[in-house]
Amino acid sequence: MYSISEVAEQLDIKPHTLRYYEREGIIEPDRNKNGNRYFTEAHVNWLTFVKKLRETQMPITQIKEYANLYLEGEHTSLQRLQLLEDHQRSIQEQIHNLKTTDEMLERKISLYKEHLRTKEPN
Amino acid sequence: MYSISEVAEQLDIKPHTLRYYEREGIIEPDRNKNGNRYFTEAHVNWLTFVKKLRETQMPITQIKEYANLYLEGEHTSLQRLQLLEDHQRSIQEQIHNLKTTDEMLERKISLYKEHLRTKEPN
DNA sequence: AGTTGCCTTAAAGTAAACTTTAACCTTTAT
DNA sequence: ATAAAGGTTAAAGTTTACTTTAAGGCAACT
Repeated sequence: MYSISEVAEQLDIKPHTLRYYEREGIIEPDRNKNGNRYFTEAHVNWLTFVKKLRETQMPITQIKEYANLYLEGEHTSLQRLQLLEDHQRSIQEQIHNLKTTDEMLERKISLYKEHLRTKEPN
Repeated sequence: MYSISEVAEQLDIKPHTLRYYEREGIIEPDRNKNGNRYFTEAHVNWLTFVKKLRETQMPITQIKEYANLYLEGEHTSLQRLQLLEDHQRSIQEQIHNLKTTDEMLERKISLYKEHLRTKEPN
């Protein structure tokens, strides 16, 4: 069981952001008698996954959708699978796009280097 | 020479966005006698490049920096090269990050599929 | 008892990159 | 000459994902 600040430090997410995620319905931590949030290992695993999804541009709304499906139980696994597959496709598009621009930059950089080699140096 | 709406259509960027880019100092189109913007082939090439940079997450401020260096002339080519190299590094990091998550998703997707195969179908 | 530190909530603020609105002017077609 | 199409500007609004502020509660050390 981890306190909000422990989880925040572990995952490098601010406590406020974790509360925001709760408001958004992305996570529902347990509470102790004082009303303080407590996170289990499972919560931390889920948040780690969420972080990965965010880092790869999945919008909060979609993450929430996935979370809701999970809470609805077993019978939503097909929909969850489809959500993940959609996101995987988005990731692969992103990779493709980045690679294309990487190549373009590579060419442009070569030209700059060539130019700097042949011009009189400063 | 293209009007703002022609360029907008060609590049799939709204006219307003082009004006916004101008305010930000990213582009300086020519003007005709009526004050209307006119874009040359060179302008379009530059905007195409800008679009690629934006699509790969280069912030407007950095693009502006590159544009300013270009306008300052020849003697800034080393700095421009460095800007491009920095961005290339950022792109490669993004690719790496995306690939990692892609693999994680691949594993998770397999588990879901396995699960759906073995459970009684709906 | 007081202060420090961490917690709570609700609500307002921020940053980036546009996007929309409002008010107006020109040119072209009818 | 009048309306439609498309241009102009400045300024306000939007979206997403937080982040900060305000106002306060609780517990533990000194």
